[in-house]
Amino acid sequence: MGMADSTSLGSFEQVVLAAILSLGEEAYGVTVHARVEELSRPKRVVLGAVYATLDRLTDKGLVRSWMSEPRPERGGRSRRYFALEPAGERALRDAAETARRMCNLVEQRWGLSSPRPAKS
Amino acid sequence: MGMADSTSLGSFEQVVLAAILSLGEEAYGVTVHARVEELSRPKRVVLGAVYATLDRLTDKGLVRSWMSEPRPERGGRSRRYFALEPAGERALRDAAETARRMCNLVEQRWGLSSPRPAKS
DNA sequence: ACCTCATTCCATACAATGTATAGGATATGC
DNA sequence: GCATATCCTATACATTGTATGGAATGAGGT
Repeated sequence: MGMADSTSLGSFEQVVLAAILSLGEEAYGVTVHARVEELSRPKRVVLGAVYATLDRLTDKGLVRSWMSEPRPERGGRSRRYFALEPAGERALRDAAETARRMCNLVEQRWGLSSPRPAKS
Repeated sequence: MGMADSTSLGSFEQVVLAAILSLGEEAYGVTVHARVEELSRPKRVVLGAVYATLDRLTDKGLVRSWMSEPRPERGGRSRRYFALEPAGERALRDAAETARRMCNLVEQRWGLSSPRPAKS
């Protein structure tokens, strides 16, 4: 009897999935990369890292992708768009649940509401 | 030049650090393991995984540890207690920041079961 | 005493993730 | 067409995540 296996996600995968979700119809390599960097700020992220992860998520059936028509702009070639599969939504929801518990705990311990605790 | 390097954490490492933080004086292998499982529910976690991660976090200077006196109970041997180093607090704070951005995004997109009615 | 059991910690090996680097395709504009 | 802009692919390596199997210490029953 199937306990929904809830594929467990690494932290980077979580962020990538969240980026796709938030981008809706505009999720392709470059925009996903940008959104991931926003979320992870001030850490920088390499584009190749995003594509590699996107591929793995596809292999695991958590996202799907399709190629667009070539675009009419300067260097405008085809884009590969991404969207969440149902399994990806479930996995992301679970991960977010754990993440929420974790940062509630952290914020409760430190009053993290203030932007920057002075450093001494 | 001295951009504090903000050692980046894997998702499991984050949870382990959060567990240590929340346990205060009572953070040793077994209790950390239990707290980690609470946070990651319904996923189970193996004790060895926790020790391995604890060791790596120690090597990176994010936590410190010390042995206790042997205890007087049934198989009561020495415990190895853990606590966060300042670098560990910083890393956890950053990670929690990213995690919070991420799950805000997710919860905003889906009206996720609000774990906190919060105020209002 | 001795043997067993409960509690805790340790070592290691392997799989999965995270990151870097290099390259390649397609279109535009000159 | 040749340079240039945009975007995707391949691959290799470092770091994390997880599983497995032990091993040390002390209490308790018999």
